[in-house]
Amino acid sequence: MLDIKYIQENPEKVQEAALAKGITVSIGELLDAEKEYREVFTQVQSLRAERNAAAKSRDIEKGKEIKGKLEELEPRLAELEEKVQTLLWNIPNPSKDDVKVGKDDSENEIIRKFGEPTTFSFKPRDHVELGQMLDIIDIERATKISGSRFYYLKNEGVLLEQALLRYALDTLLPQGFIPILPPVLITEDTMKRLGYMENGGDEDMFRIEKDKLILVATAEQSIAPIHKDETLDEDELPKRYVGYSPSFRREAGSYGKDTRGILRVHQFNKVEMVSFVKKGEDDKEHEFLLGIEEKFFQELGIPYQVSKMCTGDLGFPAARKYDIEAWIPTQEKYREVTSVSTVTDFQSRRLNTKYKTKDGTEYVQILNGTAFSIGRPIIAILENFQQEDGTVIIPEVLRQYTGFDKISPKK
RNA sequence: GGAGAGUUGGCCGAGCGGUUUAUGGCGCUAGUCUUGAAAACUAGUGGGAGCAAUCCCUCACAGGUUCGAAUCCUGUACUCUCCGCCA
Repeated sequence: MLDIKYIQENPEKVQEAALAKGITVSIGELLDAEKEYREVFTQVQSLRAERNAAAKSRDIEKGKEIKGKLEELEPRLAELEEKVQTLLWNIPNPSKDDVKVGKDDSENEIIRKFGEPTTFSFKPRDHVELGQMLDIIDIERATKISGSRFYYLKNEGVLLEQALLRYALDTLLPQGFIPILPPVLITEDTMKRLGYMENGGDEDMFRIEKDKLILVATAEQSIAPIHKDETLDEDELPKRYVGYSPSFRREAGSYGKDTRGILRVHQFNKVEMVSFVKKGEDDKEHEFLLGIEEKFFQELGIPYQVSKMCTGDLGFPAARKYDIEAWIPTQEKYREVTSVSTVTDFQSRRLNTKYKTKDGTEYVQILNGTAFSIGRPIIAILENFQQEDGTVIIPEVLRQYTGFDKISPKK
């Protein structure tokens, strides 16, 4: 949600920013409705003052007369209020000035690369084949139980996932991140406040119809709203959380894409970072979180590139977003493994999360970024560190957590 | 899932149709006093509009009854207690 005052002062800017994201909004309609709302509000307010005075002096006749007038105006006021809010909530967060205007992911910019694509003296196997040989990934049986795009992770695969989790926590906790295991079911209201229901966003969510709950697509969705309706102390900020949770995605509209393997699945575990910072500090925090993500992949020794999303690929609430894309040898491509966004104060306005300042209160700025969305780093590790016989070497930084330095084929 | 009891300002807690403009206390903030602090005393302490006087909204949320609702009615959410089920 944007500040209505900002929209009144910069209508063209807001309109253009929405268009850059490929979203049509009706600023004119919003401003007209808001103006009429204020007019009706003034009338209603003075009628209420008269009514209160009449009630006080027990002037029953006058009271009845005013009541009739109010009964006409009040529904109109409620209608206008709802209209203003709906229009307001359908305006996406404008991107930051440094974000390139573009239509879709084909116009994203590659801003950095680390390492060189891995080369092999043999024909590398993909993660599906490796997963089977090592007996750590079982897609076939999962399909039998849950349908397509599910998998079992087994044996050393489980330990590898836990190792990534511990490695992330051991890096982040000393930096003050608060570890948290969040609920994975959230209310529709919460999801709406996060800005994921607008613009057809709810198509990608699993819903529990009977109980009107939604399965989170990322831990961000239950961590970012943790301070809903709260006013934090200025010196609590920056406040950083690192959460670990399953993430559920319907992947609607991705039929035929990435059907092989576990790159795109309906459920995966993810270690996620969420930061709450003071106004004006989100740019710095954005670079900080990206730096952490890069350090992880550098220490793992996985070649990657950093991609900066153009406006068309940003999504509704984000103002800027960077993805890290890891090299996947058998696809001969870089594929997304992390994503870090600033949503500025867009969500905190909807969530009513503020902090105290000397002069009053301000909305906090919220950022979220992936530490590890576990399936994908495992793919990257398996494929990049495989040997000719199918053995996979475990990156050095993870060995103290896995307790083994390689995974060998079972037969 | 069944039965019952609740939800009032940062917190505790009155109020049960019209002197409630939400009693009182605690906490917090400022002032007085003090060398400083404590104590005591005084004032302020939900949101919005306005330079201001002032006005409107606000007693979980949403409707309704009434000239008038924190107070009566209906629905929803949440909390607690007991029973059932259960990792």
